[in-house]
Amino acid sequence: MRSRTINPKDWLTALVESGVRVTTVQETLIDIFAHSEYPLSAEQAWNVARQSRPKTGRATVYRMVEKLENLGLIRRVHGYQGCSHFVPTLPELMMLFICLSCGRAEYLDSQPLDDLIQQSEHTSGRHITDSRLQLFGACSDCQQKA
Amino acid sequence: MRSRTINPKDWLTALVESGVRVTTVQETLIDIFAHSEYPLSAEQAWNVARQSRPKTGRATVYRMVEKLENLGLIRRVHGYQGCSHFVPTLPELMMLFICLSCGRAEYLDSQPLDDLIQQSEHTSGRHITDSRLQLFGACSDCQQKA
DNA sequence: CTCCCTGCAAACTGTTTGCAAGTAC
DNA sequence: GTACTTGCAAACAGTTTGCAGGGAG
Repeated sequence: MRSRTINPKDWLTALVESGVRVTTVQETLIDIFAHSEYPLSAEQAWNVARQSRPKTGRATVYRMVEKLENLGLIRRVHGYQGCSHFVPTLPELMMLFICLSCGRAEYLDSQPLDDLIQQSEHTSGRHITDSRLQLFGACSDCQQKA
Repeated sequence: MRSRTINPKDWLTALVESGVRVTTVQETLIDIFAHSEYPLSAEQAWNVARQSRPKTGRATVYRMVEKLENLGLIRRVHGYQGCSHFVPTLPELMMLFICLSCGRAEYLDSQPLDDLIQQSEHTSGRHITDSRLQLFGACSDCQQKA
């Protein structure tokens, strides 16, 4: 596992380049997603946002989440009960581990998986354009406590 | 890829063993899920069910889907837009490929992935209890047409 | 100054729940 | 006959939409 290196400023840059206006809501939300250790739903992000910015509208958060997802800055987490939570996308990684005990998301090196997929493409005639692997279980911390 | 070998009778047996009563709705729904090539949502299954059994209630279908999922007979598919579709579970397989062009689900041998996961457990101290890998792209049929 | 973004409220969709009637056992 | 299942309708939660006012460029 590698450590997360999210730079909120890069996200703002990406937003600007996509042609949207930069506002305080956006900065708030980007900060929230970029710094959360846990996958967040739009609803949860809204609750967090209102702590520092009480008048934040719910719809605004949903709209922003959609925008961030379309730009590929955040990514949907497919958990046991639904898939409305998001984590920041790390450009070079894509394997995700979710601890069922503490809920934290960890990021794993995806290279072995990439190799596996590439191999499968060769033998099957399929063309793979996207993949998502998620692992569930107990992280090393929770594992020790148990 | 291996071919699918779902036996609706096994599902009925599993249901009986779980202590529920066998009714016609159940038989209808099991048939629908066991024979569909495509991932189905509860809503879709309901629509199909009403073709042969018009008075089928929507809630009944949702309840049955939940039951089948809890018994592990069907499994949630985590697609691009939401994860409310289900496919039959094949006992020995778990890798799923969804063709973005025709929507069909194909089942892949998961052994290489199992090995990968086991290796990762050893080196990380994590304990993995469940995994889901889904691949998206074009199946060999759609690939040729393009 | 113009147009995009925001907040609010209402609408909508997919899903769940409560209950009376029906049906398997 | 008893108790689980069903169908219906209402409730519910998460999400989307329409619109008037506000703020960025």
